[in-house]
Amino acid sequence: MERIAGPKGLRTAAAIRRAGLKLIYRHGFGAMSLRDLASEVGIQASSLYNHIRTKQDLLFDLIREHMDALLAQTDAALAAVPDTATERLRAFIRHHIVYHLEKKQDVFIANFELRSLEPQHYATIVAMRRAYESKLIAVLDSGVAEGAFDIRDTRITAYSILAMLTGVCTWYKPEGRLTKSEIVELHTNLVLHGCVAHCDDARS
Amino acid sequence: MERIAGPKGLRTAAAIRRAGLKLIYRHGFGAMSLRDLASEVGIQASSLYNHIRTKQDLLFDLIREHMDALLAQTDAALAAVPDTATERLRAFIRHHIVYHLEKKQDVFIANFELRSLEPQHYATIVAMRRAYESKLIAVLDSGVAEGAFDIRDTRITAYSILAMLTGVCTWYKPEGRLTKSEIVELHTNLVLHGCVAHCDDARS
DNA sequence: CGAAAAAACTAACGTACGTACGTTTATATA
DNA sequence: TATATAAACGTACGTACGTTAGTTTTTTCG
Repeated sequence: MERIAGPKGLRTAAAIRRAGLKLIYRHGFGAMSLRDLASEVGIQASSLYNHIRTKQDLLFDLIREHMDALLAQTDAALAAVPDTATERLRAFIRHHIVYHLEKKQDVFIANFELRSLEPQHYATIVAMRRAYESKLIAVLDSGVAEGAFDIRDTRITAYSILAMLTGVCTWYKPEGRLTKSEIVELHTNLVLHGCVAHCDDARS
Repeated sequence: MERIAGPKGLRTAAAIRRAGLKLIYRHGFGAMSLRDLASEVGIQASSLYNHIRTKQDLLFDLIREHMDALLAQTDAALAAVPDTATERLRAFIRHHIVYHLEKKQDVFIANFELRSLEPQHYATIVAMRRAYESKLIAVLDSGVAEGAFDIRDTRITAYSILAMLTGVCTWYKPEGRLTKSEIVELHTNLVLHGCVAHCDDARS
């Protein structure tokens, strides 16, 4: 009779992931020692190896699971709105910001610890990033096709939008002045109507 | 007879800084060993200590020098254009992109290795970042004051603009499809006129 | 040139790293 | 209850780390 993992083990495995995110976010992957990680979980360093194959695999799993969730939830968010480019773009912006604010640590690690991945792991994650970017590019392209958007270069524009939205992670504090909804609304306006210019006939 | 640093020493010190930027950019501060660094320079690890006090001080110096240069050159760029908010904003965007593309490594390190700084070093650098952000906020505020810009929240807008512009560093390749001038122009339009919307009367 | 200082070298320090090993404890099913 | 196995433990491995000390070479300058 086979047993995959007992309930205690599942809890520990989850705790390792949570602690890993926290420590990698705080100190960087290279600077996180497995002894620190184990201590955060409350076990010995060697016991980690009942749950992870190597330190490198832990990093890869954390990032891959994050990208899987991001891709799936993005599809869900886009499927839930009317099939017009503007509505889909609004949904994308809303989803991107909300997801990124809720998973600050995951996002940071997935963006800035890629260099710590071994080549084949790196390639896998970069492909998933490309897939995510393509979803936004597709929204922009469809908007151009239906005449709703005027975009010179949808790829670069998509990169810029993503950079702007992801930037929220660097300053957002839950106890801050703005609610998540206000931040979403503010950035939707920045994307749709520009950051600074008067433009009365286009403002919603 | 006192000697501060001979020409050979100056050359080595500069080489250490250059190699440090390269290796920290590539592998992260924690993952860069001083033996790697020395080997890149072509000396022994212990010889580094003729030029740096500690590894931590090297990181701090690299970031501080970068921030000094950024702040000074920003002032120069803003002083060189007519004193209208729109012109100053265009100058800021142009300068920010050009500087960031030329100093990709410095920028990356100054943005993402802050966590590797000891507390008082960290505080010093964060204060310099604040000063930089304040320069853009001041431009936006003056634009609002003179009626040129319509901005609900100049601080958040400044953060968003900076995130968008800095994002260029993540995808720019010198041999790529777009020239730096084209990238500057493209992003100036994104900031001034929005990323997607039709807005005929505001387009330049 | 010769003195002095800068800057390189070799060797070693103590510490901490990721990981492997063999063993023990806890627990879920047959 | 017996058994299989997950999951913890403690110890040790070989390596690499940042840094210091002492010595030798190179460069500068009166």
